[in-house]
Amino acid sequence: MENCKTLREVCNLFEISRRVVQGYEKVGLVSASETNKYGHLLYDRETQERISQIWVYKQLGLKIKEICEVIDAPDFVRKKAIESQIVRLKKEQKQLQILIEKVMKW
Amino acid sequence: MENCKTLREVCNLFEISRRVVQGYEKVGLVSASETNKYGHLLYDRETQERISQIWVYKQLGLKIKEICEVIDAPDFVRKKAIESQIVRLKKEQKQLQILIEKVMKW
DNA sequence: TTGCTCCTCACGTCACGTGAGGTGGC
DNA sequence: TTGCTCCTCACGTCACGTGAGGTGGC
Repeated sequence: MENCKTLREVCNLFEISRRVVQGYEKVGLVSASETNKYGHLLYDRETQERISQIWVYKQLGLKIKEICEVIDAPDFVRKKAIESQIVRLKKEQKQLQILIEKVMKW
Repeated sequence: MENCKTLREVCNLFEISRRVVQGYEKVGLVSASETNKYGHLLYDRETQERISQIWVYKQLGLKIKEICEVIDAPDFVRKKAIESQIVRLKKEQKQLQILIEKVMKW
């Protein structure tokens, strides 16, 4: 209870928009742990941690559906997903680098 | 005429989808130079070149609207747009690298 | 009552993906 | 007629963005 934050506070903390969290809620990735007497959504420490983790996955380029599939999976599954995603990112970076070099010659 | 290609041929050449080119046409970025006797869309060399250029801009992360604004602008404007985009990309890469390193410690 | 913050819809956006339904030469 | 390719819509998708309309304490 003491560690609970409102939606706004969570958004400020992680620098994400209200709508992003709302999106997570819609697909069932997270849900407010409770509401205060004014009906404001509250998120406990655990949920805050979960939100920031989902956000990191998203930044790595995983799709919401993919995150749904791995977020509650065993550790080794999550690690595997992250590793293969990083491999994909590296490939993309290489492609992009090639393109940049090409464009530089224009 | 001799150098003209059909939509399918252009798509195969640049490895893009039919819908991508259609999207470019919708916003007026390109248009088929003519159609053959069967009504099939044809693109001449110049248009093919334009399509591949738009695609490169897109790969660099420019939005369709932004491409519309610079594609027919003078050389120095286009170069500036590309350079500032590359700067943006570098920043994103750094951010991503930081995130990857963070995730690696999990 | 005014001002402020928060809530829950729900349409809008972006760049296509993915058929549907129709045409035309072989 | 069958099979194939091409065409033009047009709804679907993804992950939010951006209000609209309403609530509640001060």
